[in-house]
Amino acid sequence: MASYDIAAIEQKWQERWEKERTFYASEAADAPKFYNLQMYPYPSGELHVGHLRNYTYVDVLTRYKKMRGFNVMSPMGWDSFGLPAENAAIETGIHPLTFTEEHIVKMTEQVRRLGAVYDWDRELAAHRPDYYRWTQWLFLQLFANDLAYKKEAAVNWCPDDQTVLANEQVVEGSCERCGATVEKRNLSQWFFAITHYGQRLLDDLATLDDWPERVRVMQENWIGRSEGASFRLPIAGHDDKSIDVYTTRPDTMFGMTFVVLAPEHPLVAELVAGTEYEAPVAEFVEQVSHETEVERMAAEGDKKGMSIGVNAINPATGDEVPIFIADYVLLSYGTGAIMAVPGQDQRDWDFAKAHDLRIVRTVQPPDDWDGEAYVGEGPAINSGFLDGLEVDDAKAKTIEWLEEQGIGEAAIQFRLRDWLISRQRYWGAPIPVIHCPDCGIVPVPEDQLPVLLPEIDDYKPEGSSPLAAAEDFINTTCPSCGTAARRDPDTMDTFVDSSWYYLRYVDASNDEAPFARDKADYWMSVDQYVGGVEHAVLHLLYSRFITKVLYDLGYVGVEEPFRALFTQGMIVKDGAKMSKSKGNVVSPDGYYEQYGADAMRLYELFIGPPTDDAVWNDRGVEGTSRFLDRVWRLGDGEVGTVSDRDETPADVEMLRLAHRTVEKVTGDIERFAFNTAVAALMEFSNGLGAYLRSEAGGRRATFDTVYDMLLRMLAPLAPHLAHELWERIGNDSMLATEPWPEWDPELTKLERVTMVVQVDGKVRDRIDVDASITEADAVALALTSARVQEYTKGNEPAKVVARPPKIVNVVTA
RNA sequence: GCCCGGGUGGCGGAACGGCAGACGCGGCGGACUUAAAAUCCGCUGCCCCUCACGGGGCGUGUGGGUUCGAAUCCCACCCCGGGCACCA
Repeated sequence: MASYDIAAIEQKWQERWEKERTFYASEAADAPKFYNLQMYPYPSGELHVGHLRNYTYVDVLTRYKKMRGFNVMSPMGWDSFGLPAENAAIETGIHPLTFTEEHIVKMTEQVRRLGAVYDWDRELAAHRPDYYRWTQWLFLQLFANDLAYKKEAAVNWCPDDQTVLANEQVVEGSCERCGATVEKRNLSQWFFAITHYGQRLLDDLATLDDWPERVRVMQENWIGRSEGASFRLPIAGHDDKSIDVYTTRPDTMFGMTFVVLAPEHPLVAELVAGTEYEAPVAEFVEQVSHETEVERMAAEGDKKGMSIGVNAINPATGDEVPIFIADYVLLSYGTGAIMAVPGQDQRDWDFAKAHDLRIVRTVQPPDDWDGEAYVGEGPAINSGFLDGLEVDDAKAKTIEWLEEQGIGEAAIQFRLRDWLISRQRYWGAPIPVIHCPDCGIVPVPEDQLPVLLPEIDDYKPEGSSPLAAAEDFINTTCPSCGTAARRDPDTMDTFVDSSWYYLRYVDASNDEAPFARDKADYWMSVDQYVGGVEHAVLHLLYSRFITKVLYDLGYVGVEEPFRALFTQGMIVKDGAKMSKSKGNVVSPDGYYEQYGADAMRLYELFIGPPTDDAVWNDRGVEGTSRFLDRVWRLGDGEVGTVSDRDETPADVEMLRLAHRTVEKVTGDIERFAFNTAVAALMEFSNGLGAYLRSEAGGRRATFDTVYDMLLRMLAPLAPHLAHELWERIGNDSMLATEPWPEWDPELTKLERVTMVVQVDGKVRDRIDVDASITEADAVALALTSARVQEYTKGNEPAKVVARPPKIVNVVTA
C-alpha cells in the first residue's frame, strides 16, 4: 500500500493539465508538428483493460513527443453512429441519442481517469449534426464526381441486422457484426466507386514504409490485382454473339476443352431460349440463386453444373467446345465466364472429371509429376505456335496473337468491389439525395445540409429503412423542379463517418467547411496512427480511398492519411478476447481504487510486446504498483542514506547506469517497445536503491541528478506520480513541459566489462577487463586462464577468435 | 492451396550471430514484527556429482546445415495464430 494519497494526486494533476491546457495544440506553435491519433472509439460506455492499452500507448506518445519538443495534436472523438445504440433502443426504449450522449459522458470520465490527455477543443462525434453535415457533404462530393452511384446488384444481406453490408463486412459468409449467415439479395443500393482507385490504393502501399508489413499485405490481398488477358469466344450457330472471358493464363488457351458461364450470366437465358435446355437450365439457376455464400463454399470440390447444349469455338485450335454453367464461376468476378483448361487448373480438372470432359495438358509437368492439374512452370506442349515456350513468354505471345486476331487484349482484374455504403437502419447519417419522379436522383443542395435525422418512434428494421415510414422526413419537394418528391430513406455505413474524421480534427469547429485547406496542410498526414489490426482492411482502406478522392478534388495536399501506423494487440483473458458476451471483461475500476491510474498504465505497458496479444494477469498491476512505491520512497528519502560526501567510483557507476537507461528507454519508446522501457526503468530504480543502501550511501549531487532523470523518464509513463514527485523535490515547473533527458555517449560506454572466455564454444571462464582491452591482451589473458588451460590440457590451441572486450573463443581442434 | 506472423523456465516475456532466461508474476528461505500486512535481503530452467565449497551434462517446437560460436542465418518438417481463397 502506498503511503501517499493516490486519488488526491491524480485528481490534482488531471485538473492542472486541463486547467493549464497543457496538451492543447495550436497551429501557431513554433515547433515541428506531431499529429498523434488513436482510432476513435465507439462509445460503448464501458472501457475495459483491453481498450486502455490502446489509450495508454497513445497518451505515452503524446507526452513523450511533447517533451521532445514537438507541437503535438492528440484529439479525441466518438464513432457514435451505428447499430448498438439502435439495438439498445429497440430493446429498452431509450432513444439512441440519449443512450449515445450518456455513454460519451461516461467514457470521457473513464479516459480522464487514466490520466490520458487530449485536445478536447477538437472533440467530435459522428452522430452530431455539426459533424454528419460534412459526412453528407462528402457524399455529395463523390456524387458530383461520379464516384457515388445507385445501382441494383446482388448484395450481401444480413437477416438479423436487417440491412445490407459491404463486402468487407462479410467474413466467411457471415455478418462481421452479428455472425448471422449473409444472404444474397438483388437490391438497388448506393455504392462508392473505390474500384476506380484500386491501382492507386495498391501502388501507394509501397510508400507506407511505417506501416506493418502485415497490414499492407492484407490490403494487397484484398485489392487482389491480377494480370492476364480477356478475349471473345465465338459461339457455334450464334454468329451475332460471343462470350467474353478473362484468364490469367492465356498461354494455356490450346488446352481449353470447355467453357463455363456463371449461372446468372445474361447470355445463358438467351442461348437456351426455345431449346430443350430452357427449363432445366432455369431450374438450375433458380436452385443456385438460393444458395448462400456459405453453402456455395461448402460445396468446394463438388463441381455442380450442366451443359446448355451450345458450343463455343476455341479460337486457338478452331475446335468446338461445349458450354456449361456451373456455380463455381461467379458473375461478380471478371466477365462471369471462363475458358476451362482442366490440364492447368484444378477446379476445371475436377469439373472435367465429374462431367467426363476432355483434358489436354499444355504445360509439360516435371517427370516425377503425379498430380492432377499442373499449375507450375514448364515448356508449352500441344500448343501449336507456343510449343517450347516457357509460361511467361507463352503468355506474352498469346496476348500478341489475340491482338493480331482482333479478338482480345491484355487485361487487369481486381478482386476489390465497389463499396456499398447504404444501410437500411436508423442510426446513421441520412443519404442527402432526393428522388424526384421527374428529375430522378437529385442531390440535396449544399446549403440545405445537414439533412437532419428525424426523431422517430419505431427503429425496428423491417427490411427497409425505418426512415421510410417517417412521413415528415421522407416527403419533400424536388430542389430542382419543385414537385413532390421523396428523400432517400437509407443512412450511410458508419465506415463513411470514420473515413474522414481525422481531417475534421484539424479544424473541428469550422462551420463553413469540413475543414480549412491550410489547417489540413499544416497537420496532415497523421504522424502516428494507433489502433487495432481488425481495421486493417475496412477502415484503413476506406480512409485511404477518401483521402485520395479529396486530394484529387483539391481539399487536401496529401494522398495518404496515415504516415505511420501502429497496430496493437488485444488483451486476452481465459483464452479469449475480452468481450461482454464472453463474460471475461476486466474493468479498470478496482485497480484504479487500489493501485491508481499510474500502476494501471505501467502494467498495460509492461504486459508484453505491444504488437502481440497479451494475457491479463490479475497480479500484474500489483507488481507495477510496487515499483512505483519504491520510486516514491526513493524520492522521499526513505531508502538508504544520502550525504554530501566526495565522489567515488560508485557514484560514477550510478551516473553511468542513469545515462544508459535514458539511452535504452528513449530507443524503446521510439520503437514502441514499451514493455522493455518499463523493465529498464525497474532495473534503474533497483540499482538506485542498492546504491543508496550501500555502506557509503548515496552522494547528494549524484542522487539529485539521476533522480531528476528518472522522473523525466517516468513523466509520460506514470505521469501523476512523476509530476507529484517532481514538485515535492522542489521544482516549480510543470514536468510535462520539461525536456526529455539527454544521455552522454561518453557515460553510456562501459568501463569495465565481463569478458567471456570459451573453449570450443563453451563458456569456461569470465574475466573482468577494461572495456578498451586490445585483441592481443584479450587473447593473452584468455590463454593464461587456469580454467582454460584445464580444458586445453596444455596443447597449443588450433585457433583463437577474439571479439574484445566481449568474448574470446579458444578452439582446440 | 497460397501469403504473412509465431513456438524460449511454473506463467507473461528479455536477448546487435557472442554469458540464454533481463524485468515482472508466482514459489521457497530469511530479516523486521508479540503477530500479521507492508517492506527489505537471498534463492528459484531441468538433470547429475558433492556434507559443503564447487563442478559437470542437457537445454530456445523437431531434424539437418552454415559458423570458432546459432534462440538468432539457411533447408526440410511439425504445431499455433492471422490474411486471401471455386477470384479464373
